[in-house]
Amino acid sequence: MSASTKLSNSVKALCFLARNSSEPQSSATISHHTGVNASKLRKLLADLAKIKVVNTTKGASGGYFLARPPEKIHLQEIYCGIEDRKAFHLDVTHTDLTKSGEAAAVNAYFLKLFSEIQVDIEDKMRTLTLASILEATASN
Amino acid sequence: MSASTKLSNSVKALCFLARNSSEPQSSATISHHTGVNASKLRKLLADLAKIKVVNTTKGASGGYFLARPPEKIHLQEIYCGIEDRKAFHLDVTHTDLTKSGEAAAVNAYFLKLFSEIQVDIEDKMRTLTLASILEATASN
DNA sequence: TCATGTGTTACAGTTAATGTAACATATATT
DNA sequence: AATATATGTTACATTAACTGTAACACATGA
Repeated sequence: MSASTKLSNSVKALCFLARNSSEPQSSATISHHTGVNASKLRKLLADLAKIKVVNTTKGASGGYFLARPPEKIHLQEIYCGIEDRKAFHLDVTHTDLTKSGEAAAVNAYFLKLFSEIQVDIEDKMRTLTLASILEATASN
Repeated sequence: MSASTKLSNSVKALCFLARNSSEPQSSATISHHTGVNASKLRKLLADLAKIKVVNTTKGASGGYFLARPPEKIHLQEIYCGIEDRKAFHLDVTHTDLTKSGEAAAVNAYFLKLFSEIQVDIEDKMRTLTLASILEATASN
């Protein structure tokens, strides 16, 4: 999954959990309601459990549930929790250093620019909570 | 090529043209100095010729040269010129609309967010000129 | 006329993404 | 204690995307 797909799939699951918080929800149930593959959901939610965004209980009638109210869950921490390799695929060709230093200098320039963009994106995500997403996507 | 790779490769070529502006430079020559494949360079530079960032002359002793001084070439127009499918790979899963409207609402939310991010990125690129990149990557 | 260079297409080889299945581990429930 | 249920993780086959290179028609300066 691309970073953006993982993020939106995670949020779909978290929105479902927020709207069905009376009891733990299994990956099968979440999959049925969101359309996201149950195995992928388990991977995403396992990552989110590590950073205490959700809690899990195993066994019968177990499943996933939010560890905090939606107001205290930020998009940025979701993104950082599920994304290991980091960065929005802003790569630069791996120039062999036998070439002139000009190409290498341009590579360095863009790596710096792209990391600045990355910071900007995360700053923007830090201003968005699960609660605000719930409100923006409310159907009624 | 990913969007970011195309961008950095384009800038490598444009920097070379800016620093060797006495005569048209062939894709073979640019390739030799930048390490970027000549065929890919021709594709990139053909796109940049369409938006009048470079000019080309065919035939013997022909090649590519900047159509404007580096001060008047912006990173944003380079990016828009070479990128057809647009967007930094910020995709959202193509949910089948038979599912509940919640997943679709989250998709719509992220498409909007990602397009906002796209605008932010382009705004940042609009402030950067080829001249500023030449200065930042100068080796002497 | 001919060598040179662009613009474009095609293609094989490689890499990455995708969806699914499988299973060990853990734990409520009966 | 036994069992059904659920997570966490790994593996895999299929598909899609990327990569580098080659090839060639078209154009043009020498």
